[in-house]
Amino acid sequence: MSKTDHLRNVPIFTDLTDSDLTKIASKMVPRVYEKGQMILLEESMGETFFIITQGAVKVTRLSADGREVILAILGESDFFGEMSLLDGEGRSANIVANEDAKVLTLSRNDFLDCLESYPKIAIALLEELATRLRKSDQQIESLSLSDSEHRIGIALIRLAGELGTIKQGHVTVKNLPYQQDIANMAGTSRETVSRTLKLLEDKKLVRRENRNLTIYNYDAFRQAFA
Amino acid sequence: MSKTDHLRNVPIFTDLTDSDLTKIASKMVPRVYEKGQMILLEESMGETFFIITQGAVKVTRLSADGREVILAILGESDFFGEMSLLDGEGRSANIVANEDAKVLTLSRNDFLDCLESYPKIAIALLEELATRLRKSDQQIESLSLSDSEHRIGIALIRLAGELGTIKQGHVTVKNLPYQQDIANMAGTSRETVSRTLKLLEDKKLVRRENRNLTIYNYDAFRQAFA
DNA sequence: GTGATTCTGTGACATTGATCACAGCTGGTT
DNA sequence: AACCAGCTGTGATCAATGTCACAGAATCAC
Repeated sequence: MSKTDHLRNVPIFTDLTDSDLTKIASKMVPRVYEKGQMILLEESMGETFFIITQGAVKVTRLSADGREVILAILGESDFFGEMSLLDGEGRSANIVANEDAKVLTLSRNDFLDCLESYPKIAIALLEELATRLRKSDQQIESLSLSDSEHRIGIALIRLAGELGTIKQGHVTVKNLPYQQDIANMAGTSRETVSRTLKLLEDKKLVRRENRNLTIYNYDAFRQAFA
Repeated sequence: MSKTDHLRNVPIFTDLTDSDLTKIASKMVPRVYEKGQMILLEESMGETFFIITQGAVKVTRLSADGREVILAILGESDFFGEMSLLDGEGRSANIVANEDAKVLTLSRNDFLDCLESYPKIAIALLEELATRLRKSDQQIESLSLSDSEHRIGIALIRLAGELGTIKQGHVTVKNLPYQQDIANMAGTSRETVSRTLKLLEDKKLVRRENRNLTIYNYDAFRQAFA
């Protein structure tokens, strides 16, 4: 699979011509990370834009006392690093490889050049940020109003959307993240995740096998929790 | 005060020349809202971009059972309505006038034309969305990790940043929103806000007089809660 | 000014879910 | 196969805080 094939799937690049895409691809540098490796550190100044070509990463913030909040899990053809390039502030989150991961990187200058040269990229990026803001707003709502069962349900929906594969209305997430990670996504404790997953299984809403989780009726599940 | 004076303070327009600004201003239509009036309704399709020239609005989401989450309070020279213009999804939040308010509006087409014609606007808008995303991330962190006292402290900081005036290191928010609104910003109950405000007052961190709240040492306060 | 309405303060109580403690699994390594 | 580290399941306990109930202030309308 060539570089441009990967880039074609990235939302902000889909509107480009092949030749433009090739130009951009030529400026990108690949990197590889092992599971658990830190990719970006909170507070450091950002100079790089990243596109994931393989694997998954988690976007986190750490409190003073070391507790972790997972803001998002990102998978293939997702990108990150754009925020501090855009507003000049330091990184606002850490990025950690959640599995072995491959990425393509673009330097600050090349990235900003892209925005100026291809207005379509800027507009597509605006769309993407608007979508992320929407998701953040939903998450804020759920953290403010929902009990732990609902918050965990919503975390599962986010995981399914990001890492799952759909088949006949049910979604399977292979290699489900650890309960501690789900807890950090849902703003609850690891123990509560353990109890709640069993509860959802008893209700026949999900099934677990090995490290895979299947949501039986994805639409109904979303209806119930979102 | 002319239209362009107002527009000059809006972050996404600051880089424009006077003549460009005048062109844009000529396309904007003013509207007036009374306190409590609904400006935008969740789920409806967005066709308008708004800039606040006077007053303040609250951005909310409502749960199925009618409870409200306040995502943000916006004041003069803030703008809203851009999200559904950008990604084509329905509105994701309600906007309600929190005081009598005046706004300038721009139609969908004129707004999108602006983005294409003035790349600087698109880039400035990207910056602004990045900033908002950052704030959302902070709020998600605080909702996930903090106790009610801290969440309320953070809500006060957001109010101070949006509606307050600084004087010799202390910030005064005039016309403090009702406790129920603060509770809806902080994801807690009205009673807890009442008790916590008194607690903060006992600790000499804030003072209340009539409907005004003064944060004595704004920097220290932010240090303590953010 | 009187009454009505809305906001705020505060006690009592109930409940969710965090925390602690530890046992049982599982998967990788030698 | 045996071991170890790290993940998961589960009971017991308890504090934070939501909810209810109502009284006291403030504000508004007439």
